[in-house]
Order: sequence, then structure tokens, then C-alpha cells
Amino acid sequence: METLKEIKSKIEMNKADKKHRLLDNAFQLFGTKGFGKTSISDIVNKAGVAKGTFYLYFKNKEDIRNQLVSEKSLELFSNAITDLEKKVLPRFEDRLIFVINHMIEDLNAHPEILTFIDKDLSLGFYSSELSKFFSDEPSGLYALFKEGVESEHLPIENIEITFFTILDLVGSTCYRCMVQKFPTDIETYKPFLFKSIRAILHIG
Amino acid sequence: METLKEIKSKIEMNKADKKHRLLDNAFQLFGTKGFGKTSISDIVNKAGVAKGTFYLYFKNKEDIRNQLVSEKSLELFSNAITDLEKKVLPRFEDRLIFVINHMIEDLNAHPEILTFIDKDLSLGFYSSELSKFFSDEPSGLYALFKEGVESEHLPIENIEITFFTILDLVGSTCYRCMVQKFPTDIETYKPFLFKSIRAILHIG
Amino acid sequence: METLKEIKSKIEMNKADKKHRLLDNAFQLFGTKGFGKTSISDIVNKAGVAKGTFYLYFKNKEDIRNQLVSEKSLELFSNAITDLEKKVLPRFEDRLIFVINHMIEDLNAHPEILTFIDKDLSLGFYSSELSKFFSDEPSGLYALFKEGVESEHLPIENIEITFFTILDLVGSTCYRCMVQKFPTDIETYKPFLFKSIRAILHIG
Amino acid sequence: METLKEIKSKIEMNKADKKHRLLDNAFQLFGTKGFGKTSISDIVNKAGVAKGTFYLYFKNKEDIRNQLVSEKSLELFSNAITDLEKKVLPRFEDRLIFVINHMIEDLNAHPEILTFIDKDLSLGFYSSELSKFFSDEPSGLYALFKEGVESEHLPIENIEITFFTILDLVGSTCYRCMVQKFPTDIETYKPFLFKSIRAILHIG
DNA sequence: TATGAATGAGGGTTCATTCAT
DNA sequence: GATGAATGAACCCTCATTCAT
Repeated sequence: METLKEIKSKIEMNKADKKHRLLDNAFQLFGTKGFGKTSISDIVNKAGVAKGTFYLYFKNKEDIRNQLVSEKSLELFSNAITDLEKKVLPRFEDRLIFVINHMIEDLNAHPEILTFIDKDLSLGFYSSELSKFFSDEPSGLYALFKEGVESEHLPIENIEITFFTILDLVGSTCYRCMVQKFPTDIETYKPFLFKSIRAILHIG
Repeated sequence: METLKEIKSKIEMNKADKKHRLLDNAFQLFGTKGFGKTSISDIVNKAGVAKGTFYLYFKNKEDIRNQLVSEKSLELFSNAITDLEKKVLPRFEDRLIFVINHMIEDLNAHPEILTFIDKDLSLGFYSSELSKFFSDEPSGLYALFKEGVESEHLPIENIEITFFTILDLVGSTCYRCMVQKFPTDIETYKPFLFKSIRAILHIG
Repeated sequence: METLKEIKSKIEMNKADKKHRLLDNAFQLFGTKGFGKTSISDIVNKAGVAKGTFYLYFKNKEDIRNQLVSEKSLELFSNAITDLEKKVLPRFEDRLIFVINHMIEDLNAHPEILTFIDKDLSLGFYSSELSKFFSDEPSGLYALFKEGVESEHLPIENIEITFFTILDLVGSTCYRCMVQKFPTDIETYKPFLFKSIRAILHIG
Repeated sequence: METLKEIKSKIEMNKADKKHRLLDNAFQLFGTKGFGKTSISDIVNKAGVAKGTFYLYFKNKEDIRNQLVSEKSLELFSNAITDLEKKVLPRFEDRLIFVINHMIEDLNAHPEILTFIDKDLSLGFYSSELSKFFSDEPSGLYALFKEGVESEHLPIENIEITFFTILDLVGSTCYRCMVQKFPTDIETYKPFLFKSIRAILHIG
């Protein structure tokens, strides 16, 4: 009887995490072969799941990609915030740089993420940030940024514009340095990037 | 008889520049339908050329895209330089901003280019710039930049890094403002972009 | 408490006539999207019923279609007979034309029925008629027809053959005129149709 | 050298009749399994042709069906006319009946045709007739019919309506008798059908 | 009875690429 | 060089049906 119960619960678990299996395997494949070269067949085969099952959880390939990008971006950001809270960094600028640096380190340690989100590094931040941005949710990177700017009375004319400029700058230059290693690697580049960010914050 | 000759010579010319016909039509199609949705069949049909002929001139779809991106980017840059030469701008910074502004205006006037190079705005600059970069050719945007920095003794530690940072910044933020119109349009954004560039030039 | 009871009884009733809910919603969908384009998922979703439940009541999609066709055809016929009984039409021919005309009017007023039975207008008559035909049930269109022919001693060699000829003629020509409106509309066509039927009745 | 030439011509022939191979095999499959149950894979496999080749010659499954229906209907009609010309039938009615009878015999001898055009027997006549009908082409069944009616001054009010009524009557009743054998077989039915047609021609 | 997650064969269609001419 | 018919793998996606619960 117990065995039966165990089997049942196993099945339940299988059901529950079928979506996770798909997400996980898609993540690995996108990281390995790239998004475009990964077919839905690849994903379901690797996940050991029927093709039709994919469409129970995702509308199409774009859909699973977007869910993954959001998930991974959120993770990057959460990790950074968690570690930020252990630090004592009184100045906003330093906190911002800390968070950005943390995310870069994370990406560097898990380069699959970069491969799989292809050239849409910023998309990663966007997709999660934008929804928060439009929904006035008081968390997320933009909230942190706005709060910091305001509490320190930084002389920034348009907070949104400055925020997205920095986001784009980080996204595009890091992608170049990390993936194409051009014209230098990310470690060498970081000091310059941080100086640039600080400069942009002080345009006045 | 002459008419026949003329027709013949037209045909000859047509034959001669089959490659150009392919490039032109691919450009239009990429601009209209996007790169992904344009098939090689579309291109050859529109160009009035046999399918096999495509493979005489291009390795594959990527190849024709790259050639187009290079071509169009070079055009953008050449136009800017041509107009720059009519101006008297003693300061390097002003010349740089002039060139960037010129390119932005050009892109704004020909939005097809943006559609077709999709998210690879910077790729445009790169593909032509990189080859020049690596070949020490004394023309191109980078040469202009380097020359300007040096002649004005700007306190820039690493010219390459600064150059590509500005390139990426312009590429990613302009793409966002021009295509996604977020968080503002390009006209509103430009003053802030130019201030950012000037700030990056003076990091020290 | 009573409210709860009422709700419960409603649920019970809902459960009880799940088959009816499926039939009703299938009818609407077949009428809207057509039989081929309607999936069983569509039906069960609209009916608010689980997919498996469908297979408790119907063997497959064909099955529910056939049941619907029978149901609707029977309705058409019953309506006609009900109204016929209010009239005094001593001659059999006139009664037959009255019934046919009534059905045509009905179909014209509810074009969904035509859409959903697609090209099987005659199938409608058949499915209900055939069962009665084979079961010697003394009601139905055929019984009416036979009785009329015999009581008026019409010189018809083979009643069955004549009956089904008329049925087919009505079915195919009305479908053409009603759906394809070719070569004329049903109103224009009807006088000719009725004359044809009378002619067939008097072949001798 | 000759061998090479022969090979070449063989290839040419292969090319030329690839479409025919597809049509022939589709015809057989539609006749065997029915239109709905026949997949394009079935067709190309049986024809020994690649799947993509199908789409060089046909837009989709409907397209090949329509081409087949037209072809076969035209054949039926042509055969009838060819044999009609060997006969001396002064009266129009007799010629019409002869043609219809000939087509019925043909269909009876090749029942695949019936299966494959499913319930669209009349569609067969239509698709070829309609185009002729609308294009005023002086051949085809309708032209024959109209000419006959006019030359014999038959008292028919609306030739089109009468024509399509007869077409529908023949189509639907023959389909029933031939396929469903109900309520009788086609041989038994024919005399009655012909009498009905004659009756319709003389409605006045 | 009732459920609905899971299935997976099969659907139609596209398209980059080849190769005999 | 130029052609374009032919290929066939691969694509995404649908859906009737099953079955453990």
C-alpha cells in the first residue's frame, strides 16, 4: 500500500515539475545551441516529455524564452540585492555599482545565460523591469534607482532617461566584452564602465 | 537594330550587376518584412534572378545581410563625413557629436535600415569599423576618433575602450528610442545622449 | 441555507444535463465555425465540461454531429406538422408543399443550421427519416407521404423512390440556392421547385 | 552518346509527368481512403516524389482535389459527347438523357470517382460547368442544354434554373443510389430518374 | 460519473541548398 | 555563369483520444 502511495506521489511530483523540466532543458539547450537553432522537438526530447505537453505550458518558443529570461533576470537581480543587504554602503552610487558588479560577476560565472538570451541582455532587465516600471511596484531595479536618486538629491533631470541609459550602456558593453571579448575582457573593462556610469549620474 | 542593341546591352548590364540587384532587393525586403521573415526565394523572385544564382554571390542569408549592413553603415558614415567637411568645427567633441547626430538623423529619415538591421545597430558600425580597426586603415570612424582625441590631448586612458563604449551607448539607446520609443523619442533623448557622450570623454 | 441548497440543485441539474450542454454548444460552434473547424476542445470548453466527459456521451465528433442533425431535423419537421394541423388543406399535394415550404422558411430563418450541417441537408432528413423508415414507425415525413399518396390513389409506381427523389431534389437545390445563392435565391427558386415536385408526383 | 541523350529525355519526361504522377496517385488514394483520410504524405510517397515537390505543382490539398474533379468531370462529359456524336437522336430530350445515362454508366464502371469526390458529385459538374457558365464559352453541358432547349422551343421559363435543378437532381439521387444503394440501386432507379427529368423539362 | 493532464502521431507547409542542364 | 526543378529534413502546431485519479 505504501508503495502505491509513493508511486502516486511520484506521479504528482512528475506532473508538478513537468513545466520545470521543460524550462530547465530549454535553458540548457538555448545556452548550448542558441535560441534559433533549438527546436521544440529538441526541448521535449531532452525533457523526456511529449511534444503536445509543451503546448500545455507554453504558447510557443517565444513564450518559453520570455519566461526563462524573466526568471533568470530576476534571479540575477535578487542575488545582487540579497548580497547588497549584507553590506553597508551609505552612498547610493556605490550601492548601484555594487548591484551592477554583482550581476556582471554572476553572468560571468554562468555564461550560458548570455548565450541563451542571445543579444537581448537588456531585454532581460527590461522584461522584468518594464512590467514593474509600468505597474509602479516599489521593488525592482528602477525603484531602487529612483529612491536612491531622490534620497540623495542627485541633480538628475529625468530619472527614467538616466536609468535606461545606464541599463543600455551596461547591457551592450558587457555583452560585447563578455561574448566577443572585444576590445577587451570584462574585468579590464569594468573600471571604465563604472566611471562612465558615475559620470552619467553627475551630468547635472 | 539600335533598339535591339540597346535592349541587348541592357540585358548584359542586368546580367553584370545581378549581385547588385540581389543586394538592393534584399535590402528592401529585410526592411519591409524583417530579416527572419524574408526567404531567399523572396529575394530572388523580387530580383528576377534564379535561385541558384544567389549562391554564386552569397554563401547564405547571413552573408548577404552582413554585406548589406556594411554597405549601409558605410553610407551613413560617409554622408556624415561629407557634410562635416562643409562645416567649421574646431573642437573635436563638436565634430564627434555632429557626426553622431548626422547618422541619427539619417536613420530617422530611413527607418527601413533600422528594421532590417533589427537589433544590430552597433553591428552596423562594427562590421565596417572592425575590419578597418584591425587593418590599421587610417579612415573610418575610429581613425577620426583617435586622431581627434590625440590632437586635442584629451586625457583618455584607453582610446579603444572609450570609442566602443560610446558606440555601444549610441547604438543601444538610439535603437530603444527610435524603435521602441521608450521611455522617450529620439529627439527628446538626443540632448541627454550628447551630454552623456561628453561626460564619458572627460572621465579622465 | 436554502440558497446553498438551490445552488447545489443547480449544480446537480447542470451535471444531469451535461449531454445537453454539449449538444447545445456544439450546435452553436458548428453553426459559427463550421464542423471541420470546430474541435472537441472548443466544445467542452464552451460547455464548461471536462474533455473526458465528452467521450462518456459521444463516440466521437461525427457522433455528436449526427445526433444534432437528427435533433434539428426533427424539430424542423415537427414545427411544420404542428402548423400544418392548424390549416385545412384537403389535397395531399398541397399539404406536402406546405410542409416543405415551412421547413425552407425555418431554415432561412435559422441559417446556422445550414452552416452546421454543411452539405448534408438531405442527411438531416435521412438520419431521422431512415430510422423511422426502417422501423415502420407510423409517423414521420415518409409515413405522411405514403398515407397521402395512398389515400388519394395517386398513380405512383414506387412510393419510396418517389419520396427520396423529392427529398434529394429539395435538399440539393435548396442548399445551392440558400448557401451559394446560385443561380438564384431561394425565394425566386421556390415556385419552380414546387412545380417540379408536383410534376414528379404526376409522372404516372 | 545516344545513351546520354536517352537519359536526358527520360529526365525530361520525368519532369514533365511528375505532376501527372501526383494527380494519378492522389486520385487513387482519394478513391480508396477518401479525401479527408488521405494525407499529402500518402500522396507523395505513393508517387515516389519528395514532399516539397507537391507544393511546386499544387497550392494545397484542396487544389489537387479541385484539379482532379475538373479533370474527371470533363472526362465523363467528353466521353459522353464523343459517343453521342455516333448516335442519331433527333430529339433534344433524348440527347440529354443519353448524355446523363452515359455519365452514370461511366461512374458505375469507375466507382472510385464517386468515392473520391465524396458528396460533391454536383461539384464535379459545377466546377467545370460554372467556369464555362460564367465565361459564355459555347461548349460544355450548359451550352448543349441551352442550345437544345432553344432549338426545340421548349416552353422553359428560366433555362438556368431548370438546368441546375436537373443537375442537382441527378447528382444527389445518383449518389444516394450508387453509394448508399438506397432505397434501390441505380439501374432500377434510372427509368424513374429519366421520367422525372422529362417531367421537369415540360413543366411549362 | 467525471476529470483534465498527457500523449504523440500526424497534419500541412517552408525553405535553404543542390545539381543536372 | 546561370538556371530552376527537385529535394527532404525540419519546422511548428493541433487534436482526438486515453487513463490514472
